Amino acid sequence: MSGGNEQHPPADDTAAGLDDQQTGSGLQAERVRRSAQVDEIRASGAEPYPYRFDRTDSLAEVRARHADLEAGSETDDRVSVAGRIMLARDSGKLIFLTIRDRSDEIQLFVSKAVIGDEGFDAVKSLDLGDWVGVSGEVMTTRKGELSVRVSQCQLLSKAIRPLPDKWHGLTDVDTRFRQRYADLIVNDEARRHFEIRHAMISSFRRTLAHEGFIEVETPVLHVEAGGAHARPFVTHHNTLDMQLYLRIALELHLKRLIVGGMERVFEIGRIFRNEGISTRHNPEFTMMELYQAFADWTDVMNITELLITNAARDAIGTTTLTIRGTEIDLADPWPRVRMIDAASEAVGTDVHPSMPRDVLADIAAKNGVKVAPQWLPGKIIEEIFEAHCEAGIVRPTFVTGHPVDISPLARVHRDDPHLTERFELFVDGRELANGYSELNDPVEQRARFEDEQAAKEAGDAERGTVDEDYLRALEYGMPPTGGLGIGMDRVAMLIAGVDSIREVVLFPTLRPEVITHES
RNA sequence: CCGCCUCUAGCUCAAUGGCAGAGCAGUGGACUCUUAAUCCAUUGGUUCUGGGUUCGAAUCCCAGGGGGCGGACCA
Repeated sequence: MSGGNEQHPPADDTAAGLDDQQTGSGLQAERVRRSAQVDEIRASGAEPYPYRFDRTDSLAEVRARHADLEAGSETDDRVSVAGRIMLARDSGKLIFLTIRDRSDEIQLFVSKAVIGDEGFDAVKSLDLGDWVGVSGEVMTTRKGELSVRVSQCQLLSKAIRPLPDKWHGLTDVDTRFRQRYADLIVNDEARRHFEIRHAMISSFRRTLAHEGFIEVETPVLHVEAGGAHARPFVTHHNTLDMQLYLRIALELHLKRLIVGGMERVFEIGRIFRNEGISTRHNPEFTMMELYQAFADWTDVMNITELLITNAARDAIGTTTLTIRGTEIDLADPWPRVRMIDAASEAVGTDVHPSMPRDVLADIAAKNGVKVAPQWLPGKIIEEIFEAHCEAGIVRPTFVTGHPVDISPLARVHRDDPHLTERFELFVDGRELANGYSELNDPVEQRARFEDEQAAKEAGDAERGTVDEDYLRALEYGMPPTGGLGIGMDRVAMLIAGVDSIREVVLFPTLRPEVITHES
């Protein structure tokens, strides 16, 4: 198909093999053609993959500097800019290229009279997707399009594989997630989601720094996977010849630091839970946890509102969101409702963890909630809440006062021995955050751990164990402390306005793909 | 793990039992002000895989695979 290919056959290809490639699918023919072009460029003494390029301005900087340039203007502002070729319009001895860098897009005005015959031919042979660096003066066309009049053009990287559809982008979600690089090239919306995610996380860091928190890093490899109820990933350390777990929470290490006197700490880190994958769950996800000495759960609720409201303002410039057709303003106070009250309302009769287990199990069963025999009263109430209340919560709402038996690290409520000073934040039916007044009594903590371990030994794989080192830390004395965990991916979903966690995780967990050199 | 939906050219999509097509991308040609440029011509197919029904299957059936949604699971 391409004459150039005959001049530069790949060294180990037979003529028959070459024919196969050329008469094969469009993709293979295209890769062969572009690879041949790389050979031609090298043969001409040029470099298809040079080491660096001196750029004077980002495209946004050029655009900002000449925002008011009238149609048909010329300037003596000579710039060197770089980007990927996204569009090309060839009108004979004049070629218009649209290039894009991370900041913006701009048009390149390539005139044969300016760049010369040789340079013009080189530009003509460029493909969509190639990276180029150009130098020239800033100008506007007769129609007013800001452009760079190219006097020099250098190929920075030759693309061998064609871009997806220039107008429709990629729509196949599998391809979008497997080939995120291609998704990011062609889908503006995908890029926007990750810009929002970045802005949100840096907003969190700013708010926390302003509130006097310091950022720390704690181990990912745990001897015991504690701090939450979840099944862990298991791994093995060869030299120590021991089983290790990937962390399922940040909590227990961070609270050790409160014992150590650090007073206000936070960590933004990846945690791993060996559970199902859904629009709300990815096996690895990002959690922010903070712990504040001398504070309790009410302080932590306040900082939760502050963090998320600031993040929305910083990431999208507003605190107003539309969720399932309802407009809500994050700046409005967030309602607080006790879990037992919500559950009671849902089933039409009062429930409380002080009630006999059998009575609660009965109420649950009558309301379509399956009850496992080992569940304690609090667990049954939580299940009623999850089955009947959770999905209906749209606006940000603190659900408070979780029963003691489902909250092994939270402090007992000062007004009710069956409840804890704990809250979870729900928005749009999803749990976004979880916090409490931290249990700091080492004797009570040991008893709670022992209950957990008993439940685990009775067959509940997600329950915890007795963490002796953590108990030893508590014995040194942990000040009164408020703690918080926020699911960062879900906050990003909320602020970006998307329904799938995969839209805010760059490389979501997928089944492995069979990929070959030819595909 | 269960239910429903889906898989056609590199990309976006048609073809509902009767010759596998279009747009974009690519290739060749025209054009010095285009804007998803336009115009002329043109290459490109394991219709996810395997089996079955049928004179005939992208289309119907069965099995398998990938993916999506929902459920289950999941503080």
